[in-house]
Amino acid sequence: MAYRRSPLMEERLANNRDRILVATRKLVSEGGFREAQIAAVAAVAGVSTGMIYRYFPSKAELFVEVLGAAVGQEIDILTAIAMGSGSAGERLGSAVTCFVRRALTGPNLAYAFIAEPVDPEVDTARIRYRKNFGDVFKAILIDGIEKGELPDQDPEASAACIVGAFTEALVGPIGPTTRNTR
Amino acid sequence: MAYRRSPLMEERLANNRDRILVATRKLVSEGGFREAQIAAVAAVAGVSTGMIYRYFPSKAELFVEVLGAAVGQEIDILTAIAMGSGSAGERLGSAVTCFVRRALTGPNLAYAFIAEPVDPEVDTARIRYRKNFGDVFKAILIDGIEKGELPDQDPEASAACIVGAFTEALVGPIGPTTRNTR
DNA sequence: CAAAAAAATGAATTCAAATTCAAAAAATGA
DNA sequence: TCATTTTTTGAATTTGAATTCATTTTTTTG
Repeated sequence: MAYRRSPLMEERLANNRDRILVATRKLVSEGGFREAQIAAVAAVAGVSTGMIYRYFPSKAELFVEVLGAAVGQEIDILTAIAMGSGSAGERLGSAVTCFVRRALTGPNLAYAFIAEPVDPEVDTARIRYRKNFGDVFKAILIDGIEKGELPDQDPEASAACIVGAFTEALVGPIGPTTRNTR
Repeated sequence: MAYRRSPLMEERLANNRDRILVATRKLVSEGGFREAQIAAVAAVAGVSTGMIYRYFPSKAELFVEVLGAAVGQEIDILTAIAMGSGSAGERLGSAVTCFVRRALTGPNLAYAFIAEPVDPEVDTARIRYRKNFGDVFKAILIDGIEKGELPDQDPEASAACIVGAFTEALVGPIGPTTRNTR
């Protein structure tokens, strides 16, 4: 017995993992998934390419985790608004405004979220995440319908429409033509 | 002088080109751009891979042409509705209904149109085409605003929202999870 | 039919990235 | 400090598909 992982080492490992995630997020936010190649991620994170596979089984899973974390953060913010006070209409407005404002500030999440990822695995995750956004709006809609504030409607479809609407309206300002497409 | 392209040959060449386009459209409609690999397109079209490069400089340009043709067809249909009779509201409704119905019938265009193509070149084209759809709606909106049928608004943004809304609502029914993702 | 030109073929090449892995460096505890 | 184990490295390998091109087939016309 001549080696046992020390707390110090433990921390370094966690740090590495985190650096990789941060580097990936940075690259994705700057140039989309396309630019976040393993070699590039490694360079930005200041580790070797091999390192990345110590922490993530594949590039796809790394992407899914990055996307999930970013989405989770936004969902939290929107959920707070959804559960806040005000009429359903007001909350819908606040949520959309908030999302759009954040997307325009740092187009990182927004673009990754809107664009189809290059990988089927990420693809599936992305649609799931879009649906999560829809669920926040759906909750507000259901609430509004119950209270008679909003006309009766299919909340699932309406939620999808809301997400699609601001998403599309954002493509102009944040989409690929606006940025360096290689 | 021992060879000059005969009308028969001329026709055969045009046929080849067309077969390649049709094969590509078929593959894209079945499995997205991902499945439309040169080898697959060649197989379906019944030609060799080399043939394809006789007619198209690159895969990207082939894709752009296929997408453009499909979009053009839809745009024509929508434009007819937009310029037809009825109130702005009615025409908006008809156009959306028509698009969605067609998308659900043959998810080919719809999916290719919604999903981000794998290639920057196609990417740019796709955003342009989305904008073309938006322009049809924009025309109806402007008309409606002028006639006082619709409240004053930014027709550009509203058009984008309309396209985004039904696009997103369609992702559920026609998106990647619903189909064979490899 | 034969020679010349064009068209078509598909195996070989190229290319761009992801992934692996043998070797080197660092950490641990006696 | 040293032997052992883990971590890290990054060059080499693998992979998967686009693209090319020497060769074969087809067409055309004298």
